[in-house]
Amino acid sequence: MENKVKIARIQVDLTQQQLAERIGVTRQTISLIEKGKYNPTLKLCLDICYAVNKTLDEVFWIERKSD
Amino acid sequence: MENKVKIARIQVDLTQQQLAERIGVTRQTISLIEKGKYNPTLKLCLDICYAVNKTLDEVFWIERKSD
DNA sequence: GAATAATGCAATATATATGTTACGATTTAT
DNA sequence: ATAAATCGTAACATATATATTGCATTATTC
Repeated sequence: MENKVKIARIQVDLTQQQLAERIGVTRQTISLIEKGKYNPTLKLCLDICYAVNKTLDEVFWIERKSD
Repeated sequence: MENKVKIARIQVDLTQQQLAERIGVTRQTISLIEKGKYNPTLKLCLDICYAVNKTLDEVFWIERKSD
């Protein structure tokens, strides 16, 4: 589950801890999402987007593989 | 958790059952997502987008309420 | 290079997304 | 009007997202 959370987070100059606090989630959750080891819920994706000033497509969109 | 799944699904002429089968999920899950009663995972959101030929922003983006 | 901050990660616990089954309601076709 | 298809929803079971705690590793700063 690759994504651009880490890039976006660094662009707005936030640590995992700071981002987690703003969203109301733990640092571990942010860490695992950035490492692609979690499949986050839509609400959490939206909260992340709001915090980094980007849209879902910009942070989480993945082109369909086959066809 | 409002979204445009129902509109997008009807645009590509699929029933809840057909969409569910293509995605590999149950009809109930699609129903509850359309009614805004579920907070789907990112992977499921992506699978829905692929099935209806739209992007995350087109189907699931919600403007942040209070900036 | 030592101190501190930031991050990765593992084990266990809890909350919740999703599955299963079933039935009633609504829509569509005959 | 009846039959069939589609959809809404409830109860319970299961899978998994997230929390909690703790410690190890890497980066930063002095």
